[in-house]
Amino acid sequence: MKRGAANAAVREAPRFLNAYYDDNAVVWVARDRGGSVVLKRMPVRSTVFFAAADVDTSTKHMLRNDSRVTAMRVDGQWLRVEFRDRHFAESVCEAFEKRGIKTYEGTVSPIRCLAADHDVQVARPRRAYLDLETDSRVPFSRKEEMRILCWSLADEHGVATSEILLDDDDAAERVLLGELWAKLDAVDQVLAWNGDRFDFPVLLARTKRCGLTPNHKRILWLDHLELFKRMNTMAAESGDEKTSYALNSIAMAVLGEGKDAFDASKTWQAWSTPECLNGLCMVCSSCMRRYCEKDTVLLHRLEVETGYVELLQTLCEACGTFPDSRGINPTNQAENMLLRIARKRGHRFRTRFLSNVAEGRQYKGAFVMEPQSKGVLTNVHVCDFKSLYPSIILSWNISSETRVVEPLRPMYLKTRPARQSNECEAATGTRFRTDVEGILPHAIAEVLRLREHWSRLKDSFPPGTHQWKDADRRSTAYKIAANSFYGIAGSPMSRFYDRDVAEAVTQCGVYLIKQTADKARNAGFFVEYIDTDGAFVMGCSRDEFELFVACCNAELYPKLLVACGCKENNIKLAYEKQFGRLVFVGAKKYAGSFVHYKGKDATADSKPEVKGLEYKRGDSSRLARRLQSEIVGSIIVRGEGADESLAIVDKWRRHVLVDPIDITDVSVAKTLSKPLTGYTRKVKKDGNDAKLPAHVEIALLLRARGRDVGEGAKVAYYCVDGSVSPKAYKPAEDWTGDCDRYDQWETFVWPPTKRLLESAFPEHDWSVWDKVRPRRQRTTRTKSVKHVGQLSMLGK
DNA sequence: ACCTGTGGCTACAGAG
DNA sequence: CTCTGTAGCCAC
Repeated sequence: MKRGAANAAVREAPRFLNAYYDDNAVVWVARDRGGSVVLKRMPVRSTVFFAAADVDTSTKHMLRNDSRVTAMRVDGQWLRVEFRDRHFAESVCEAFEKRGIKTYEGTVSPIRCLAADHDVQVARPRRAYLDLETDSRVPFSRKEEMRILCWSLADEHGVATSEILLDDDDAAERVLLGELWAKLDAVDQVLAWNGDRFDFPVLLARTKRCGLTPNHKRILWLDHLELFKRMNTMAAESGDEKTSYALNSIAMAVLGEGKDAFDASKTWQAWSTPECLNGLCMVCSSCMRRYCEKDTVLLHRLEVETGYVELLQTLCEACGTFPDSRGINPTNQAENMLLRIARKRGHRFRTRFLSNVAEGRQYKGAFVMEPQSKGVLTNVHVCDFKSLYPSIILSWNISSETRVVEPLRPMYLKTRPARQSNECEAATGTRFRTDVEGILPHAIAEVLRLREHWSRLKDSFPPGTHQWKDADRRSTAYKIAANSFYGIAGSPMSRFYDRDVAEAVTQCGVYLIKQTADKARNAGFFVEYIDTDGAFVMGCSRDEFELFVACCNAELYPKLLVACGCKENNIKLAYEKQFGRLVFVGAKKYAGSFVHYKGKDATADSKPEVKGLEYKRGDSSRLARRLQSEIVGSIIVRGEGADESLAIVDKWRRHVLVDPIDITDVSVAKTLSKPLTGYTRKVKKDGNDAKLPAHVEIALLLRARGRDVGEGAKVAYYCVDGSVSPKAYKPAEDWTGDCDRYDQWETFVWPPTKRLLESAFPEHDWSVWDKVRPRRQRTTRTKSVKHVGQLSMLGK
């Protein structure tokens, strides 16, 4: 009976597509069986919880009689009070906290609170991919005046439809946008590349300008680029994929196919050009329209290839977060999930005030050991902890509310009181109760249990099938969620911020990896390198290392954890891989070839593993990446000696200094991490303005030209003269072939590879290639143009 | 209604 | 020339 009731509840758990605020209402969005949109309005209410015992009768009376309080009831140990206004609710919390009365969840947004109360489930939206072409003569800063010339919408099967503006007037644009919104009636989720920063605001601004009033809040606006960045940063193989987030570059890297050769900065001219007959001119209105359609088709194909949108959907379903751009944010996801899990246990979190955010101080993090040896290392074994931080949280029962707050003790008592039998002690000395499961461990256990469920289900399906992929995504989503909990505890922005909790986690990690390294040394092995949860070990066979790992799991960690007072042990070390050859350039920078990886032997075509080297970085020049990757191939993959590297470097030096060269070879791209106005120019001692970083100076130049360079933009530039101080740079778009090739070599291309070679073959002197600029050039102020590689300067 | 964390490396401009 | 602070990116 009971079970049947529970199942019914699960079946009837409300599923919604979205929720938004409208006037004083929360509006829930769903579709009925026929597919029509159903909106359900509820009044906005801000909920605050108090421990019922903390609030005396007269205070209750006062609350009950306040017209701003809409409801009040006792729910178990909690007193639940609902307010009409969220600002008033917050000020009530502040007033209570000031009087020493704790308040709970006072600043949780009403939608999130309702969703947690009713265990709202996230429905699967109807998805579409959008692209707009707008008047190229108008900058984004005047988006209200930016006429939309063309739109395209691709559906979930990648079928695109589009419309184009018929006349250059408001009436025609109104018709154009009316057609788009009519199409969007059937859509719940809209994706666009850079949508948050361009397509979405432009569409809304122009829609308003045209006097149309569609219900845009109903739609889940999801920036495909932001999603891609979040999901792909770790997956990207080389830096090539990270130099530009233009759809063209990403499509080339992921799909091997780019956009049409249409010049998007000339949309206005194209719109006013009658359509060509062959479809090849790329400067007419029909070519623009085709280009626009192709964009949306590419977005769809990108999703087919990566599955990132589906993964987000899965993650959002797991967390109870709606899959729009805000749903990408881990704080959001973890907050939703923790609130729900805590609620089921009757637990409430303390109110978080924005004023507390500033109080966050940095805390001690992971342990990183400098690599111990130079040269090409052979047979290096690597072990790592499985989900180190989640497993620490489980084992030490680390959570804010399980933390033991020590009473103040008199000065003469130097030693701490002994740890109680119901407490365990983290490496920071912080103690946690072990007789009550903490909310954080509980949530992690729950999430890992679900992960295990989907992981097992995945294995029951044939690999590659639809069900297999779905189960795989769900398993991945839960892993992501489990790993985000630690970060949330360490983030002052989050409701669950607890510095002591976060630091206890990292320092237990430090303790465990150091103990592991000690044991390896005692076994007679050599510990080469450590980073956070992994150790690189030499001087043993595969079997010996296997035994060592097993021994750590069977003896070392159980013993250590018992000594700390832990009641359970979730710590597990794994033998991850063995490198045949490995070179360390420094901490977090290495390249190696596998003998085996996770139990599978490497094959002849197994790729090397590269970490942190410039080859992996999006802010290196392509020439630098190419040379470095060739050297990795020689030293690591083929196991060649210094002579082969010598020949390769010589070849590349000539190439960099002499051969025809392209802008994509030499430019360097960096992200504006804040709005342009956020960079402050200092004044030098001589009274002149100091230079900002090169990419910021270039961005300012571009903005003066009317370009849109906002926060998050990648700015590509190259050096035209590295012999002066400060160096002279130009935007990549101004390319005339006039890059300073000596600087390109001396600054960007050679040093990264030199560091690699010095590490691999330290007995060699690699400095002979350091200086390639002719002497005369270094000393004279006026630049001579009569040297190799700078000939293009003559044209100017 | 936005922004998971710390540790480490590198380039650069400016100051001495 | 060396040293210091800023900024960006990457490993975990």
